[in-house]
Amino acid sequence: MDKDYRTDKENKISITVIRRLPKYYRYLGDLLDKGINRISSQELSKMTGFTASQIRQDLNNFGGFGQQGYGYNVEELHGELGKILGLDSVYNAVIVGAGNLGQAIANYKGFEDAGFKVLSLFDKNPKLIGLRIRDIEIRDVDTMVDFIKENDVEIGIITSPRESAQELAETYIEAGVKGIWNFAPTDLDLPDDMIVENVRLNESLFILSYFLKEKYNR
Amino acid sequence: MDKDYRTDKENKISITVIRRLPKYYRYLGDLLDKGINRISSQELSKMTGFTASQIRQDLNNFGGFGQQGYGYNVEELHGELGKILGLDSVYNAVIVGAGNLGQAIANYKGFEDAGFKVLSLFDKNPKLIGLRIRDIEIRDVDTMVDFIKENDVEIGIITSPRESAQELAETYIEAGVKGIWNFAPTDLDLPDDMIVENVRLNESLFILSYFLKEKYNR
DNA sequence: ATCATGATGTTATAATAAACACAAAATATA
DNA sequence: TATATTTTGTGTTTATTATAACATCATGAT
Repeated sequence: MDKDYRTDKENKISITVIRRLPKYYRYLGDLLDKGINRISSQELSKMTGFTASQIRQDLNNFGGFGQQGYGYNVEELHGELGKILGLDSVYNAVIVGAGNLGQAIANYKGFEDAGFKVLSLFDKNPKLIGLRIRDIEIRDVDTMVDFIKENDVEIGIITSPRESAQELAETYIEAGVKGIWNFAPTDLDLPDDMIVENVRLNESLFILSYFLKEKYNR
Repeated sequence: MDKDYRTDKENKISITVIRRLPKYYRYLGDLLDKGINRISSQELSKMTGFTASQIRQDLNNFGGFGQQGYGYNVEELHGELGKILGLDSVYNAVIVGAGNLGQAIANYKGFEDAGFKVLSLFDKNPKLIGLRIRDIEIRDVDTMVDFIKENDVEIGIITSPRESAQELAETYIEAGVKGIWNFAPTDLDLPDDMIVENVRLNESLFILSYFLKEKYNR
Protein backbone atom coordinates (compact mmCIF):
# COMPACT_ATOMS: atom_id res chain seq x y z
CA MET A 1 0.00 0.00 0.00
CA ASP A 2 2.93 2.36 -0.19
CA LYS A 3 1.82 4.00 -3.42
CA ASP A 4 -1.58 4.99 -2.16
CA TYR A 5 -0.62 8.23 -0.47
CA ARG A 6 -1.17 9.80 -3.86
CA THR A 7 -4.40 11.67 -4.30
CA ASP A 8 -7.16 10.43 -6.53
CA LYS A 9 -6.49 13.13 -9.04
CA GLU A 10 -2.87 12.26 -9.50
CA ASN A 11 -3.48 8.65 -10.39
CA LYS A 12 -6.80 9.02 -12.09
CA ILE A 13 -6.78 7.21 -15.37
CA SER A 14 -7.99 9.14 -18.35
CA ILE A 15 -11.30 8.29 -19.92
CA THR A 16 -9.65 7.75 -23.28
CA VAL A 17 -7.71 4.87 -21.79
CA ILE A 18 -10.74 3.42 -20.06
CA ARG A 19 -12.76 3.46 -23.24
CA ARG A 20 -10.22 1.18 -24.87
CA LEU A 21 -10.36 -1.44 -22.16
CA PRO A 22 -13.59 -3.12 -23.28
CA LYS A 23 -12.08 -3.69 -26.69
CA TYR A 24 -9.04 -5.37 -25.21
CA TYR A 25 -11.36 -7.42 -23.06
CA ARG A 26 -13.41 -8.50 -26.04
CA TYR A 27 -10.44 -9.59 -28.13
CA LEU A 28 -8.94 -11.45 -25.19
CA GLY A 29 -12.24 -13.24 -24.77
CA ASP A 30 -12.09 -14.25 -28.42
CA LEU A 31 -8.58 -15.59 -27.93
CA LEU A 32 -9.68 -17.54 -24.87
CA ASP A 33 -12.46 -19.11 -26.89
CA LYS A 34 -9.91 -20.14 -29.49
CA GLY A 35 -7.77 -21.73 -26.82
CA ILE A 36 -4.87 -19.33 -27.34
CA ASN A 37 -3.15 -18.69 -24.05
CA ARG A 38 -0.31 -16.38 -24.94
CA ILE A 39 -0.37 -13.00 -26.70
CA SER A 40 2.05 -10.16 -27.30
CA SER A 41 1.25 -6.47 -27.46
CA GLN A 42 2.25 -6.61 -31.11
CA GLU A 43 -0.28 -9.29 -31.92
CA LEU A 44 -2.93 -7.45 -29.94
CA SER A 45 -2.01 -4.40 -31.96
CA LYS A 46 -2.77 -6.18 -35.21
CA MET A 47 -6.11 -7.31 -33.90
CA THR A 48 -7.31 -4.13 -32.27
CA GLY A 49 -5.73 -1.51 -34.47
CA PHE A 50 -4.13 0.28 -31.53
CA THR A 51 -0.35 0.53 -31.46
CA ALA A 52 1.57 -2.01 -29.40
CA SER A 53 3.10 0.82 -27.46
CA GLN A 54 -0.27 2.21 -26.55
CA ILE A 55 -1.55 -1.17 -25.46
CA ARG A 56 1.42 -1.66 -23.16
CA GLN A 57 0.99 1.82 -21.73
CA ASP A 58 -2.72 1.34 -21.24
CA LEU A 59 -2.29 -1.95 -19.43
CA ASN A 60 0.52 -0.60 -17.30
CA ASN A 61 -1.84 1.95 -15.83
CA PHE A 62 -3.31 -0.95 -13.92
CA GLY A 63 -0.24 -3.09 -13.30
CA GLY A 64 2.42 -5.13 -15.01
CA PHE A 65 0.43 -8.04 -16.30
CA GLY A 66 2.96 -9.16 -18.86
CA GLN A 67 6.29 -10.88 -18.81
CA GLN A 68 9.34 -9.76 -20.74
CA GLY A 69 10.25 -12.11 -23.52
CA TYR A 70 6.92 -13.86 -23.28
CA GLY A 71 4.02 -11.47 -23.56
CA TYR A 72 0.72 -11.70 -21.74
CA ASN A 73 -1.13 -14.73 -20.50
CA VAL A 74 -4.51 -14.45 -22.16
CA GLU A 75 -6.57 -15.93 -19.37
CA GLU A 76 -4.88 -13.89 -16.70
CA LEU A 77 -5.10 -10.62 -18.59
CA HIS A 78 -8.72 -11.27 -19.51
CA GLY A 79 -9.47 -11.91 -15.87
CA GLU A 80 -7.65 -8.81 -14.70
CA LEU A 81 -9.41 -6.60 -17.20
CA GLY A 82 -12.70 -8.14 -16.15
CA LYS A 83 -11.98 -7.16 -12.56
CA ILE A 84 -10.92 -3.67 -13.57
CA LEU A 85 -14.16 -3.26 -15.51
CA GLY A 86 -16.20 -4.61 -12.64
CA LEU A 87 -17.34 -7.66 -14.55
CA ASP A 88 -16.44 -9.98 -11.72
CA SER A 89 -19.54 -9.12 -9.76
CA VAL A 90 -23.24 -9.19 -10.57
CA TYR A 91 -25.23 -5.99 -10.82
CA ASN A 92 -28.97 -5.77 -10.49
CA ALA A 93 -30.59 -3.47 -13.01
CA VAL A 94 -34.03 -2.30 -14.00
CA ILE A 95 -35.26 -0.65 -17.15
CA VAL A 96 -37.76 2.17 -17.33
CA GLY A 97 -39.45 2.42 -20.69
CA ALA A 98 -40.66 -0.95 -21.89
CA GLY A 99 -40.87 -0.12 -25.58
CA ASN A 100 -38.86 -1.91 -28.22
CA LEU A 101 -35.55 -0.56 -27.01
CA GLY A 102 -36.17 -1.51 -23.40
CA GLN A 103 -37.34 -4.92 -24.51
CA ALA A 104 -34.30 -5.33 -26.74
CA ILE A 105 -32.01 -4.73 -23.80
CA ALA A 106 -34.02 -7.00 -21.54
CA ASN A 107 -33.83 -9.67 -24.19
CA TYR A 108 -30.14 -9.43 -24.86
CA LYS A 109 -28.47 -12.39 -23.27
CA GLY A 110 -25.02 -10.82 -23.60
CA PHE A 111 -25.59 -8.37 -20.78
CA GLU A 112 -26.65 -11.07 -18.37
CA ASP A 113 -23.60 -13.10 -19.32
CA ALA A 114 -21.46 -10.10 -18.38
CA GLY A 115 -23.09 -9.90 -14.97
CA PHE A 116 -25.88 -7.41 -15.50
CA LYS A 117 -29.18 -8.87 -14.41
CA VAL A 118 -32.35 -7.07 -15.43
CA LEU A 119 -34.86 -7.69 -12.65
CA SER A 120 -37.79 -5.77 -14.05
CA LEU A 121 -39.02 -3.40 -16.69
CA PHE A 122 -41.25 -0.46 -15.82
CA ASP A 123 -43.72 1.48 -17.90
CA LYS A 124 -46.77 3.62 -17.44
CA ASN A 125 -48.65 2.08 -20.35
CA PRO A 126 -51.35 -0.22 -18.90
CA LYS A 127 -51.24 -2.38 -22.02
CA LEU A 128 -47.64 -3.31 -21.29
CA ILE A 129 -47.89 -3.76 -17.53
CA GLY A 130 -48.05 -7.43 -16.65
CA LEU A 131 -46.41 -8.67 -19.84
CA ARG A 132 -43.19 -10.60 -19.65
CA ILE A 133 -40.00 -10.34 -21.71
CA ARG A 134 -38.27 -13.66 -21.27
CA ASP A 135 -39.05 -14.08 -17.59
CA ILE A 136 -38.84 -10.37 -16.83
CA GLU A 137 -42.09 -8.74 -15.84
CA ILE A 138 -43.18 -5.28 -16.91
CA ARG A 139 -44.48 -3.40 -13.88
CA ASP A 140 -46.20 -0.11 -13.25
CA VAL A 141 -43.67 2.69 -13.05
CA ASP A 142 -45.39 3.89 -9.87
CA THR A 143 -44.04 0.82 -8.09
CA MET A 144 -40.49 1.39 -9.26
CA VAL A 145 -39.00 3.14 -6.23
CA ASP A 146 -40.18 0.45 -3.85
CA PHE A 147 -38.97 -2.30 -6.15
CA ILE A 148 -35.52 -0.77 -6.38
CA LYS A 149 -35.22 -0.39 -2.63
CA GLU A 150 -36.42 -3.92 -1.97
CA ASN A 151 -34.23 -5.61 -4.56
CA ASP A 152 -30.88 -3.89 -4.22
CA VAL A 153 -31.00 -2.47 -7.71
CA GLU A 154 -27.80 -0.66 -8.52
CA ILE A 155 -28.21 0.27 -12.17
CA GLY A 156 -31.13 2.18 -13.61
CA ILE A 157 -31.59 2.05 -17.37
CA ILE A 158 -33.60 4.75 -19.13
CA THR A 159 -35.18 3.85 -22.46
CA SER A 160 -38.06 6.26 -22.17
CA PRO A 161 -38.88 9.13 -24.51
CA ARG A 162 -36.80 12.22 -24.10
CA GLU A 163 -39.49 14.19 -22.30
CA SER A 164 -39.67 11.94 -19.26
CA ALA A 165 -35.99 11.06 -18.95
CA GLN A 166 -35.00 13.80 -16.48
CA GLU A 167 -37.85 13.02 -14.10
CA LEU A 168 -37.17 9.30 -14.27
CA ALA A 169 -33.49 9.85 -13.59
CA GLU A 170 -34.38 11.81 -10.48
CA THR A 171 -36.69 9.00 -9.45
CA TYR A 172 -33.84 6.56 -9.86
CA ILE A 173 -31.61 8.65 -7.65
CA GLU A 174 -34.32 9.02 -5.04
CA ALA A 175 -34.64 5.23 -5.03
CA GLY A 176 -30.92 4.84 -4.55
CA VAL A 177 -29.45 3.47 -7.76
CA LYS A 178 -25.72 3.93 -8.08
CA GLY A 179 -25.49 4.41 -11.82
CA ILE A 180 -27.70 5.34 -14.74
CA TRP A 181 -27.47 4.04 -18.30
CA ASN A 182 -29.30 6.60 -20.37
CA PHE A 183 -30.60 6.03 -23.89
CA ALA A 184 -32.82 9.10 -24.04
CA PRO A 185 -31.41 11.79 -26.33
CA THR A 186 -30.95 14.44 -23.69
CA ASP A 187 -28.37 15.50 -21.14
CA LEU A 188 -29.54 14.61 -17.67
CA ASP A 189 -29.02 17.34 -15.12
CA LEU A 190 -27.95 15.41 -12.04
CA PRO A 191 -25.55 15.75 -9.10
CA ASP A 192 -21.95 15.76 -10.28
CA ASP A 193 -21.04 12.63 -8.40
CA MET A 194 -23.79 10.57 -10.00
CA ILE A 195 -22.46 8.02 -12.46
CA VAL A 196 -24.18 8.34 -15.81
CA GLU A 197 -23.30 6.69 -19.09
CA ASN A 198 -25.14 7.96 -22.11
CA VAL A 199 -25.85 6.08 -25.32
CA ARG A 200 -26.53 8.61 -28.00
CA LEU A 201 -27.96 6.85 -30.99
CA ASN A 202 -28.93 10.08 -32.65
CA GLU A 203 -25.45 11.46 -32.47
CA SER A 204 -23.94 8.24 -33.74
CA LEU A 205 -26.20 8.33 -36.77
CA PHE A 206 -25.34 11.97 -37.38
CA ILE A 207 -21.66 11.11 -37.41
CA LEU A 208 -22.31 8.47 -40.04
CA SER A 209 -24.25 11.06 -41.99
CA TYR A 210 -21.40 13.55 -41.70
CA PHE A 211 -18.94 11.14 -43.26
CA LEU A 212 -21.38 10.18 -46.00
CA LYS A 213 -21.80 13.83 -46.88
CA GLU A 214 -18.06 14.44 -46.72
CA LYS A 215 -17.33 11.55 -49.04
CA TYR A 216 -20.16 11.75 -51.55
CA ASN A 217 -21.46 15.29 -51.85
CA ARG A 218 -18.86 17.76 -50.99
CA MET B 1 -9.60 4.37 -57.22
CA ASP B 2 -10.00 8.09 -57.69
CA LYS B 3 -8.03 9.19 -54.67
CA ASP B 4 -8.83 12.71 -53.74
CA TYR B 5 -6.64 15.25 -55.43
CA ARG B 6 -7.09 17.44 -52.42
CA THR B 7 -4.37 16.93 -49.89
CA ASP B 8 -7.04 15.86 -47.52
CA LYS B 9 -4.74 16.03 -44.56
CA GLU B 10 -4.53 19.76 -44.51
CA ASN B 11 -8.24 20.42 -44.19
CA LYS B 12 -9.33 17.29 -42.45
CA ILE B 13 -11.25 18.03 -39.32
CA SER B 14 -10.52 15.87 -36.36
CA ILE B 15 -13.03 13.31 -35.23
CA THR B 16 -13.06 14.81 -31.75
CA VAL B 17 -14.45 18.01 -33.19
CA ILE B 18 -16.98 16.21 -35.35
CA ARG B 19 -18.31 14.23 -32.42
CA ARG B 20 -19.21 17.45 -30.66
CA LEU B 21 -21.24 18.82 -33.55
CA PRO B 22 -24.40 16.79 -32.91
CA LYS B 23 -24.53 18.14 -29.40
CA TYR B 24 -24.34 21.72 -30.63
CA TYR B 25 -27.00 20.88 -33.15
CA ARG B 26 -29.29 19.45 -30.49
CA TYR B 27 -28.99 22.43 -28.17
CA LEU B 28 -29.53 24.85 -31.02
CA GLY B 29 -32.66 22.92 -31.93
CA ASP B 30 -33.87 23.31 -28.36
CA LEU B 31 -33.23 27.05 -28.52
CA LEU B 32 -35.09 27.29 -31.81
CA ASP B 33 -38.07 25.55 -30.22
CA LYS B 34 -38.00 28.08 -27.42
CA GLY B 35 -37.99 30.93 -29.91
CA ILE B 36 -34.56 32.16 -28.90
CA ASN B 37 -32.77 33.56 -31.93
CA ARG B 38 -29.47 34.76 -30.57
CA ILE B 39 -26.80 32.92 -28.63
CA SER B 40 -23.21 33.55 -27.58
CA SER B 41 -20.46 31.00 -27.27
CA GLN B 42 -20.50 31.69 -23.55
CA GLU B 43 -24.15 30.80 -23.21
CA LEU B 44 -23.65 27.71 -25.35
CA SER B 45 -20.80 26.84 -23.06
CA LYS B 46 -23.08 26.88 -20.04
CA MET B 47 -25.55 24.64 -21.79
CA THR B 48 -23.20 22.11 -23.35
CA GLY B 49 -20.41 22.03 -20.80
CA PHE B 50 -17.74 22.70 -23.43
CA THR B 51 -15.67 25.85 -23.05
CA ALA B 52 -16.70 28.90 -25.02
CA SER B 53 -13.28 28.92 -26.64
CA GLN B 54 -13.63 25.37 -27.81
CA ILE B 55 -17.05 26.05 -29.23
CA ARG B 56 -15.75 29.00 -31.21
CA GLN B 57 -12.79 26.99 -32.44
CA ASP B 58 -14.98 24.08 -33.43
CA LEU B 59 -17.39 26.22 -35.38
CA ASN B 60 -14.60 28.11 -37.07
CA ASN B 61 -13.40 24.91 -38.65
CA PHE B 62 -16.43 25.22 -40.88
CA GLY B 63 -16.70 28.95 -41.30
CA GLY B 64 -17.30 32.17 -39.41
CA PHE B 65 -20.92 31.83 -38.51
CA GLY B 66 -20.92 34.39 -35.74
CA GLN B 67 -20.76 38.09 -35.50
CA GLN B 68 -18.54 40.02 -33.15
CA GLY B 69 -20.41 41.80 -30.41
CA TYR B 70 -23.55 39.84 -31.21
CA GLY B 71 -22.96 36.12 -31.12
CA TYR B 72 -24.58 33.54 -33.33
CA ASN B 73 -27.96 33.54 -34.97
CA VAL B 74 -29.58 30.38 -33.71
CA GLU B 75 -31.58 29.55 -36.79
CA GLU B 76 -28.66 30.15 -39.13
CA LEU B 77 -26.18 28.19 -37.07
CA HIS B 78 -28.62 25.34 -36.61
CA GLY B 79 -29.12 25.24 -40.35
CA GLU B 80 -25.43 25.34 -41.11
CA LEU B 81 -24.67 22.55 -38.68
CA GLY B 82 -27.50 20.55 -40.19
CA LYS B 83 -25.91 20.94 -43.61
CA ILE B 84 -22.48 20.02 -42.27
CA LEU B 85 -23.93 16.89 -40.67
CA GLY B 86 -25.76 15.99 -43.86
CA LEU B 87 -29.17 16.41 -42.28
CA ASP B 88 -30.42 18.52 -45.15
CA SER B 89 -30.96 15.52 -47.37
CA VAL B 90 -32.92 12.32 -47.00
CA TYR B 91 -31.15 8.99 -46.76
CA ASN B 92 -32.77 5.67 -47.50
CA ALA B 93 -31.87 2.96 -45.04
CA VAL B 94 -32.65 -0.67 -44.38
CA ILE B 95 -32.19 -2.78 -41.29
CA VAL B 96 -31.00 -6.35 -41.22
CA GLY B 97 -31.99 -8.15 -38.06
CA ALA B 98 -35.63 -7.60 -37.23
CA GLY B 99 -35.44 -8.45 -33.54
CA ASN B 100 -36.30 -5.98 -30.81
CA LEU B 101 -33.38 -3.72 -31.55
CA GLY B 102 -34.09 -3.56 -35.27
CA GLN B 103 -37.73 -2.93 -34.53
CA ALA B 104 -36.85 -0.26 -32.00
CA ILE B 105 -34.88 1.63 -34.61
CA ALA B 106 -37.57 1.17 -37.23
CA ASN B 107 -40.10 2.49 -34.76
CA TYR B 108 -38.16 5.51 -33.67
CA LYS B 109 -39.73 8.56 -35.23
CA GLY B 110 -36.72 10.71 -34.41
CA PHE B 111 -34.56 9.19 -37.11
CA GLU B 112 -37.12 9.79 -39.80
CA ASP B 113 -37.51 13.38 -38.64
CA ALA B 114 -33.75 13.80 -39.11
CA GLY B 115 -33.98 12.50 -42.68
CA PHE B 116 -33.25 8.82 -42.30
CA LYS B 117 -36.00 6.77 -43.86
CA VAL B 118 -36.12 3.06 -43.08
CA LEU B 119 -37.57 1.39 -46.17
CA SER B 120 -37.49 -2.20 -45.00
CA LEU B 121 -36.36 -4.63 -42.37
CA PHE B 122 -34.79 -7.95 -43.29
CA ASP B 123 -34.56 -11.18 -41.38
CA LYS B 124 -34.16 -14.87 -42.05
CA ASN B 125 -36.74 -15.92 -39.48
CA PRO B 126 -39.89 -17.01 -41.40
CA LYS B 127 -42.05 -16.06 -38.43
CA LEU B 128 -41.01 -12.44 -38.79
CA ILE B 129 -41.10 -12.17 -42.57
CA GLY B 130 -44.23 -10.41 -43.72
CA LEU B 131 -44.89 -8.59 -40.45
CA ARG B 132 -44.95 -4.83 -40.39
CA ILE B 133 -43.40 -2.33 -37.97
CA ARG B 134 -45.37 0.85 -38.42
CA ASP B 135 -45.70 0.63 -42.18
CA ILE B 136 -42.31 -0.99 -42.69
CA GLU B 137 -42.37 -4.55 -43.93
CA ILE B 138 -40.05 -7.29 -42.75
CA ARG B 139 -38.69 -9.15 -45.78
CA ASP B 140 -36.62 -12.24 -46.39
CA VAL B 141 -32.94 -11.44 -46.09
CA ASP B 142 -32.38 -13.29 -49.37
CA THR B 143 -34.17 -10.48 -51.19
CA MET B 144 -32.07 -7.78 -49.58
CA VAL B 145 -29.50 -7.16 -52.29
CA ASP B 146 -32.13 -6.67 -54.97
CA PHE B 147 -34.17 -4.42 -52.73
CA ILE B 148 -31.19 -2.21 -51.99
CA LYS B 149 -30.28 -1.88 -55.65
CA GLU B 150 -33.85 -1.11 -56.69
CA ASN B 151 -34.53 1.44 -53.96
CA ASP B 152 -31.35 3.51 -53.81
CA VAL B 153 -30.59 2.45 -50.27
CA GLU B 154 -27.55 4.29 -48.97
CA ILE B 155 -27.38 3.20 -45.35
CA GLY B 156 -27.32 -0.38 -44.14
CA ILE B 157 -28.08 -0.96 -40.48
CA ILE B 158 -26.95 -4.15 -38.79
CA THR B 159 -28.88 -5.30 -35.73
CA SER B 160 -28.15 -8.97 -36.18
CA PRO B 161 -26.34 -11.26 -33.76
CA ARG B 162 -22.61 -10.97 -33.72
CA GLU B 163 -22.01 -14.16 -35.69
CA SER B 164 -23.71 -12.99 -38.87
CA ALA B 165 -22.62 -9.36 -38.83
CA GLN B 166 -19.51 -9.71 -40.97
CA GLU B 167 -21.29 -11.61 -43.72
CA LEU B 168 -24.20 -9.18 -43.70
CA ALA B 169 -21.84 -6.23 -43.92
CA GLU B 170 -20.23 -7.77 -46.99
CA THR B 171 -23.66 -8.30 -48.46
CA TYR B 172 -24.44 -4.65 -47.87
CA ILE B 173 -21.29 -3.61 -49.67
CA GLU B 174 -21.99 -5.94 -52.56
CA ALA B 175 -25.42 -4.35 -52.85
CA GLY B 176 -23.88 -0.90 -52.92
CA VAL B 177 -24.72 0.83 -49.66
CA LYS B 178 -22.53 3.81 -48.88
CA GLY B 179 -22.42 3.51 -45.12
CA ILE B 180 -23.04 0.94 -42.42
CA TRP B 181 -24.46 1.55 -38.97
CA ASN B 182 -23.38 -1.45 -36.96
CA PHE B 183 -24.91 -2.52 -33.65
CA ALA B 184 -23.35 -5.98 -33.55
CA PRO B 185 -20.60 -6.27 -30.92
CA THR B 186 -17.78 -7.00 -33.33
CA ASP B 187 -15.29 -5.14 -35.49
CA LEU B 188 -16.25 -5.47 -39.12
CA ASP B 189 -13.35 -6.21 -41.42
CA LEU B 190 -14.14 -4.11 -44.47
CA PRO B 191 -12.35 -2.00 -47.07
CA ASP B 192 -10.71 1.03 -45.50
CA ASP B 193 -12.75 3.50 -47.47
CA MET B 194 -16.06 2.04 -46.33
CA ILE B 195 -17.90 4.29 -43.92
CA VAL B 196 -18.85 2.42 -40.76
CA GLU B 197 -20.21 3.78 -37.52
CA ASN B 198 -20.36 1.34 -34.65
CA VAL B 199 -22.70 1.46 -31.68
CA ARG B 200 -21.14 -0.57 -28.93
CA LEU B 201 -23.71 -1.11 -26.25
CA ASN B 202 -21.58 -3.67 -24.49
CA GLU B 203 -18.66 -1.32 -24.20
CA SER B 204 -20.84 1.49 -22.98
CA LEU B 205 -22.23 -0.70 -20.22
CA PHE B 206 -18.72 -1.81 -19.26
CA ILE B 207 -17.66 1.80 -18.88
CA LEU B 208 -20.56 2.37 -16.53
CA SER B 209 -19.51 -0.72 -14.64
CA TYR B 210 -15.93 0.53 -14.44
CA PHE B 211 -16.97 3.76 -12.79
CA LEU B 212 -19.31 1.95 -10.41
CA LYS B 213 -16.46 -0.26 -9.34
CA GLU B 214 -14.09 2.68 -9.04
CA LYS B 215 -16.50 4.62 -6.88
CA TYR B 216 -17.91 1.86 -4.73
CA ASN B 217 -14.93 -0.45 -4.86
CA ARG B 218 -16.67 -3.79 -4.86
C1' DA C 1 25.53 -22.82 -19.79
C1' DT C 2 25.69 -19.25 -23.07
C1' DC C 3 23.90 -16.16 -26.18
C1' DA C 4 20.72 -14.25 -29.49
C1' DT C 5 16.06 -13.08 -29.56
C1' DG C 6 11.67 -11.33 -28.11
C1' DA C 7 8.79 -8.60 -25.55
C1' DT C 8 7.77 -5.94 -21.50
C1' DG C 9 7.74 -1.67 -18.61
C1' DT C 10 9.00 2.90 -18.79
C1' DT C 11 11.07 7.12 -20.13
C1' DA C 12 11.60 10.48 -23.87
C1' DT C 13 9.73 12.72 -27.85
C1' DA C 14 6.17 14.04 -31.03
C1' DA C 15 1.54 15.03 -32.24
C1' DT C 16 -2.90 16.49 -31.11
C1' DA C 17 -6.28 18.93 -28.60
C1' DA C 18 -7.77 22.39 -25.44
C1' DA C 19 -7.38 26.71 -23.12
C1' DC C 20 -5.89 31.33 -23.00
C1' DA C 21 -5.65 35.92 -24.52
C1' DC C 22 -6.52 39.76 -27.22
C1' DA C 23 -7.21 42.72 -31.52
C1' DA C 24 -10.93 43.77 -34.30
C1' DA C 25 -15.50 44.50 -35.25
C1' DA C 26 -20.13 44.97 -34.16
C1' DT C 27 -23.69 46.41 -30.84
C1' DA C 28 -25.80 49.09 -27.32
C1' DT C 29 -26.08 53.37 -24.86
C1' DA C 30 -26.38 57.97 -23.91
C1' DT D 1 -22.02 60.88 -32.68
C1' DA D 2 -19.03 59.16 -29.38
C1' DT D 3 -17.97 55.66 -26.33
C1' DA D 4 -18.35 51.65 -23.42
C1' DT D 5 -19.48 46.95 -23.91
C1' DT D 6 -19.86 42.60 -26.01
C1' DT D 7 -18.19 38.79 -28.38
C1' DT D 8 -16.10 36.73 -32.28
C1' DG D 9 -12.04 34.80 -34.76
C1' DT D 10 -7.54 33.50 -34.28
C1' DG D 11 -2.52 33.41 -32.94
C1' DT D 12 -0.11 31.56 -28.89
C1' DT D 13 0.51 28.72 -24.97
C1' DT D 14 -0.42 24.89 -22.23
C1' DA D 15 -2.06 20.28 -21.45
C1' DT D 16 -3.11 15.86 -22.93
C1' DT D 17 -2.50 11.81 -25.61
C1' DA D 18 0.04 8.89 -28.65
C1' DT D 19 4.25 7.13 -30.53
C1' DA D 20 8.99 5.96 -30.44
C1' DA D 21 13.00 4.41 -28.12
C1' DC D 22 15.38 1.56 -25.16
C1' DA D 23 17.18 -0.80 -20.95
C1' DT D 24 16.05 -4.95 -18.92
C1' DC D 25 14.96 -9.49 -18.27
C1' DA D 26 12.82 -14.07 -19.56
C1' DT D 27 12.88 -17.51 -23.09
C1' DG D 28 14.49 -20.89 -26.21
C1' DA D 29 18.06 -22.72 -29.21
C1' DT D 30 22.47 -24.64 -29.40
